[in-house]
Amino acid sequence: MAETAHESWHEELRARGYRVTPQRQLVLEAVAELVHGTPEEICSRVQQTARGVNISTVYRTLELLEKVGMVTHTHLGHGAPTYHLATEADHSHLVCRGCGEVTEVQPESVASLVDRLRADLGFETDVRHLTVFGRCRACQTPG
Amino acid sequence: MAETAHESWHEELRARGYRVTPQRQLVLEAVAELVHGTPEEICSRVQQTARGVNISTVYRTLELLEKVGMVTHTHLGHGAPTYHLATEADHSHLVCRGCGEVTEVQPESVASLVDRLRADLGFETDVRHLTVFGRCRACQTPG
DNA sequence: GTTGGTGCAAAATGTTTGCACGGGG
DNA sequence: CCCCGTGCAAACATTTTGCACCAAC
Repeated sequence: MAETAHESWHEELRARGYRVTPQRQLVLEAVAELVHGTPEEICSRVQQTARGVNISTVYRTLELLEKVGMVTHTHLGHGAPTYHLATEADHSHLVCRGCGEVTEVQPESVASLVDRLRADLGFETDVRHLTVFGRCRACQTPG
Repeated sequence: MAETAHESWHEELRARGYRVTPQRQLVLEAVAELVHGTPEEICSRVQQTARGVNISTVYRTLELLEKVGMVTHTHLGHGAPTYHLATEADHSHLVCRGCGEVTEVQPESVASLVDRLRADLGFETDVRHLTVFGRCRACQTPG
């Protein structure tokens, strides 16, 4: 985790006229490590390394990183959204109302929906943002 | 609209040990009339008839009506959820990120997804809560 | 008459904004 | 050295909660 790799995203930001700052690096690392982190959680994570970082900076940074296509978000429940690295493989989410469990499903599971909406309506689905609520097998109300 | 019908839902509530109050009637009527109302909008609507009704009563009432299965909610955007009558026909929603348009789609459009999740995972989808984000035909970025 | 429901105000939660300072380029 | 990005505090938006009073039954 948090390897320097090539830091090619530095150029990505610079090319768009944005600056590379320690806060932005830390937020991006936290998004990667938490996998499904809320802004609050990301902020806490970042503050383990750099205490001074403010929650409003986290919000502004997430907005920026999403704008340049480095992260995405979805809504897994009632409250705060959760953030992903955009480089993670595409997937959608299932959320069980019974036990609260969150399951990642591969694009093939939702491909029929995506195809149908594209064919019928010309609608291009954002599968990364797609969250399906319902009840998992274990939580079916019997009878 | 707001016909008295048989008010059979009165018994529905009573049978569960809840009371029938003017506020609950008004909130239910407002949900029906607004079709996609947020709690705030529902409250405003209710207050056109009865000024004193408080927003917290609206929240508590919506929670109750949802618990007894008379209304459902979904999330059409960033902010507040929107409420429907449960007696309305099942449908899901598409939200276009380009123009913001909200489209209702019939269950058949999402049936393949529902079937797939049930067959593969035993997951029972709540189609009424399902909202798909993406871009409508008119808002595809060309090229 | 009981007890659940309501109005009100305050707190809790989640997010945005204005502003002055400091660091990145 | 310029000006974008940050910290901070306050505003904002949405939802929840504590409590005394009132109304449904």
